[in-house]
Amino acid sequence: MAKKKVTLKDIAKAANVSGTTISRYLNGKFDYMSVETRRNIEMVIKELDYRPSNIARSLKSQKSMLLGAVIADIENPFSNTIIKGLSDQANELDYSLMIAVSDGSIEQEQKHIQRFLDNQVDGLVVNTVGMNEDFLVSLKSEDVPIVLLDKAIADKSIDCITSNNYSLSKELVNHLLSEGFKSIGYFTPTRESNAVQLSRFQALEDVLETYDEIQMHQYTTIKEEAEKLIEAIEDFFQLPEPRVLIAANGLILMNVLKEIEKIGKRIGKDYGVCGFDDILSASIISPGITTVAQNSYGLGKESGALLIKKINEEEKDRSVIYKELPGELKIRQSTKLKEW
Amino acid sequence: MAKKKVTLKDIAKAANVSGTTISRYLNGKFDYMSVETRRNIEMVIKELDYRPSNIARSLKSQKSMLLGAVIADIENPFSNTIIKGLSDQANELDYSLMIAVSDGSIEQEQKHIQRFLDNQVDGLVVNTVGMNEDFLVSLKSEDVPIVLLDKAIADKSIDCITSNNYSLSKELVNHLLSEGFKSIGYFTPTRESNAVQLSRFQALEDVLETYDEIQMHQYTTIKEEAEKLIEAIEDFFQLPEPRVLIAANGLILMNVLKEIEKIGKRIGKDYGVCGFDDILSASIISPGITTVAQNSYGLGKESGALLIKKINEEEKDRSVIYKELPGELKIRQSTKLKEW
DNA sequence: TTGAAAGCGTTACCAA
DNA sequence: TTGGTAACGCTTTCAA
Repeated sequence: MAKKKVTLKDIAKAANVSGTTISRYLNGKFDYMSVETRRNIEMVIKELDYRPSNIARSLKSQKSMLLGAVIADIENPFSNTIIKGLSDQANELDYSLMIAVSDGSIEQEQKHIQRFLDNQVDGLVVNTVGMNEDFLVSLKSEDVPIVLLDKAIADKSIDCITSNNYSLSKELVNHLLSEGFKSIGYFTPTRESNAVQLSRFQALEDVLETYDEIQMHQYTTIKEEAEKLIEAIEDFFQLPEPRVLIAANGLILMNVLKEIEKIGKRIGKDYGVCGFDDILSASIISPGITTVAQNSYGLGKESGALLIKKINEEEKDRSVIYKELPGELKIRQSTKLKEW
Repeated sequence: MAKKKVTLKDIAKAANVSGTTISRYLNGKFDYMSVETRRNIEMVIKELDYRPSNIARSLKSQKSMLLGAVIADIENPFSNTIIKGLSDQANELDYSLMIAVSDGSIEQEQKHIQRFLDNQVDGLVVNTVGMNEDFLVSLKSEDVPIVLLDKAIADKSIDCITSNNYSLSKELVNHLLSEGFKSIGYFTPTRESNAVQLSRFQALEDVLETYDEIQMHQYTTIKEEAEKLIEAIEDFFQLPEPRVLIAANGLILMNVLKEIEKIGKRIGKDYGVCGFDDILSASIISPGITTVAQNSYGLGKESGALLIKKINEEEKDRSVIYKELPGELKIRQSTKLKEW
């Protein structure tokens, strides 16, 4: 039943040439190969339905054509699109993709990276959960290229593709202020004292510095603790009106809205709301939620591209790349206070 | 800079034993190994920070500890959770996960499966795009276990983990009828003449057979053709009232709602709506969208589990497993005609 | 309790 | 233009 795996040797035998020649054929080195040999090999390979073993190739050549990607939060709708981008890019250049989910855990992140290394991936895309800088930096001594996706590390010593979070965040707050909101509730996930969250929050603070009369409260919640979220929401509704809620990512936005729905508060009446990540539903949920859209497909695609570029680069001592892909503020009804 | 990779040989040398012994240690064969040898090796490995190469192991042992998963539609919110389930299961049993996105294309599906095979994955989870039966069946001659996820093939000759689509769909229609809807618009993606869609549709037809007065229209759309979707929607609003729209999956539900929002028709007034896949936003979008919730995490987890079980099974000639995980009909305001 | 040697399926060097 | 051979890093059989 299980047809025995055809190997290079079988082809060599069947084609009456040496293994070396087959290998040359496989690697497209036709320069010094007679056309008939080439044709012949081509035939035999087709005949026997031969496919070279990547494992053997990798072992010998020390190149696996594998990319490893660690995703911090697969439940975030944002992650789908990132994976799509990564996958498209990998495909385009004939790489295969290994994916692991760290699910917010530093230990998992480390474990998965190690596993990827054990599998000899040619490069690593890490959407880090944060607080893992030392480990990430220590990876430099391995000779695997790394690209951080979305979240940079503080000292920016590793290449990173991210969004222009600071300016976007600033733009968002300015919009909110110009609409006339008097208080802001900022909902963030825990363990997110990372570059992205810091930039976003920093922007808020920088803008608000010149507005003494605006109150801002930060609420830290985790999905495992629904009660804390509810408490936070109750507290938020104590803030002076008109108040607006900012969700630090798409998942939080969804969860917060879900809870608020339950207590019957209405967007455009009791509060304004907006968030980061332009998840599909933001445009559908009535009355339309203002969001900061990141180019998440681009994040995936470009980090893949950069990684592969690094893999194939000669001199490894290039300067560090830190690139911000521009996002877009999508203003919708949920924050248009003046039109309520 | 790039620290040279430490190999088994290095450990052997440093520990003053043979490679064989190291290999024994690595594979936990301590039965006939002196405790001091063991301790010693343990030390040296820690010292040199050695990690065995999976590639070399795989080549020799013909087991890669790799699972390959082909996902049909990564943009469907459903896919996140599936990946999470797969990933959790793989982790639990020390497998690593390769993921490829076929994006609705049969050619891509085939290409990715081939690539996985080239990488010697120990097993395959295929969330097929459909219409690829011959190819999938032909894989039986390779000796790689396969589990289909979500979509079975017609002759059910390959193991499959899916949802109880038929009964769920039936339950849904019965609910709609009992509410008093008179016409139904069924929105499905193209190229989805697959088992899942067939079951769901079949259930509709089976139920409606006894209700002559109910009109049902099927609309086939693809995301690339927005105009067709708009046309379909216009047509839908010509159906007799009260009318209800059924979206065949979460993505379609979102897209349809988005378009309908634009033309100003209101749920609970102009139409009822429901869909398959209980995406998070269904519960948030006011007034709450009735959905058929699949256990998508379970689908991922269980197909991973089944696959690994098959991989490690002795006798390969077991009977085919076809398992339906129960989903749940989540009735929300969007179809509660009587309460409008 | 340990080791030598062959081999997994390739690639690359050197020779012919 | 082609082939022999060693090597990649590990496992396994057989022997000691």
